[in-house]
Amino acid sequence: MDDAFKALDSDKQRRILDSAYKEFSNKGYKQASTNRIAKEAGIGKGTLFYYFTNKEGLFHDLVEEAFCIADEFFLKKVDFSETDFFIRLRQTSELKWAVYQEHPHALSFMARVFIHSDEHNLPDKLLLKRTKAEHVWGSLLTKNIDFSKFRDDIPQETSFNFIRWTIEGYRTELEQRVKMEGIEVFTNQAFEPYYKEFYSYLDTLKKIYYKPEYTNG
Amino acid sequence: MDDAFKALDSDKQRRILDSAYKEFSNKGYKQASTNRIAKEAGIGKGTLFYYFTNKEGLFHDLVEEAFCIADEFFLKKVDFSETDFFIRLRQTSELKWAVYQEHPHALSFMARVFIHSDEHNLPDKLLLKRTKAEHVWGSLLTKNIDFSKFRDDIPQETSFNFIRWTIEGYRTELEQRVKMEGIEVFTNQAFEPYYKEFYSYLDTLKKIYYKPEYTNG
DNA sequence: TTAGTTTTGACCAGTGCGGTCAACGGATGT
DNA sequence: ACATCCGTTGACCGCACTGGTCAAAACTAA
Repeated sequence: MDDAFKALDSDKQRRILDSAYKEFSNKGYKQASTNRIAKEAGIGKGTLFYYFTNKEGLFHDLVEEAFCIADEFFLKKVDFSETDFFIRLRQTSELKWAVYQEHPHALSFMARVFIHSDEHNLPDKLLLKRTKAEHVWGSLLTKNIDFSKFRDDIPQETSFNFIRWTIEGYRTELEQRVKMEGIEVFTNQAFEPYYKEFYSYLDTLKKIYYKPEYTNG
Repeated sequence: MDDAFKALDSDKQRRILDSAYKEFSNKGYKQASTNRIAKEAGIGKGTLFYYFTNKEGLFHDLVEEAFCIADEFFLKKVDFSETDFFIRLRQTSELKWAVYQEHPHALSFMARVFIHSDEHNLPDKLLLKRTKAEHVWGSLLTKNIDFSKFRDDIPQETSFNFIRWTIEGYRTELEQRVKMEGIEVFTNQAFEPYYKEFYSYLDTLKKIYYKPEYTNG
């Protein structure tokens, strides 16, 4: 990331970074094309290499920024003093949604870096970051959670996994639905019906996996 | 698929077809490489094009065979007279597993053809097949099922979706776990512990989503 | 006008693709 | 021994696209 780049209008910066996030998270490191990134960002190919040293450098800078975004706008805002699982789940979902609205591809970019880390040899420094982040993200829904509210006749770990998988399946299906409807930009308003559905699902899950005495609380 | 191909030892046929299934389902149509298919199958590149007219023809033949396999070894064997949801789920899972053992990549190839059908323009004839198949596969867990056994305080459709998503999430996680352990070939024996876990999960799901009076039956 | 900076796309070498084909080797019949 | 045939091969072709370069053009400011 050249100094020249930082001196740009922040609009142009975002256009370029978002284009790159999108390309990398859709295609992976190797299949991502700097040509497409430049075209999508609406700049010449030469300009891209004027701002960034090369493809690898661009990727590196993206990782840096993505970690910053995740830290600043997500991780730091999670309220770990809340011990109720479903409130925590709801809060983290809302935070993720907020991040998504401002940086639509940064989080999925991070996820891709984590999952397919083998396809791009991360330098050791980033590997450390990755391991650390994996731990933090893994504890989002477990740290300081009061699992005693979960019903006794199912192992807590099983309940936890079932909920995780249900939510993830719902998220995937919702992604499909949204892609079908061809909605591109999400205002808070356009997303309201989806949120209603999501909250209703959360209530159902609570009814299923919490002890009866916690269900109507 | 040339006549010459059909005249080969069935071992060689399988080696080639399986290699192609694997490549297409891992990489998709466009990214799949005939070079790699030939190399993995242990034959020269020229030989591949001696048996099949071209890449598209090979793909077409694979689709044909995959549909046949799915019909013959899976769909025809499903017992639709069984009305219990979890017995049906268990039966279809076991059938899929049996198919997987003989044709490890045929089913995932089919899934990929369905999901990413846009990335390869299917001819109309196949599109029809696809639509038909989509309907049949979609009804695997619904046709002639006695949904009255599901608990009343949760909409049946919600219960159904939650179970689907849970199973799918478990399947994905299991795939990851297996990939990590580096297991390549699965004997029935090597898979036994996984099956035990799976069945225990099914029981748990039954306890959750069935009315209490059906839980211990 | 001039000097300096930003931006561009034609261009380069390299890679991998789908597909071809002259040549090779082994079996068979004479 | 020779000729014929057929399954098989990998070097080879044209092509598409890649990451990266650079002289020239466009723009800005003095």
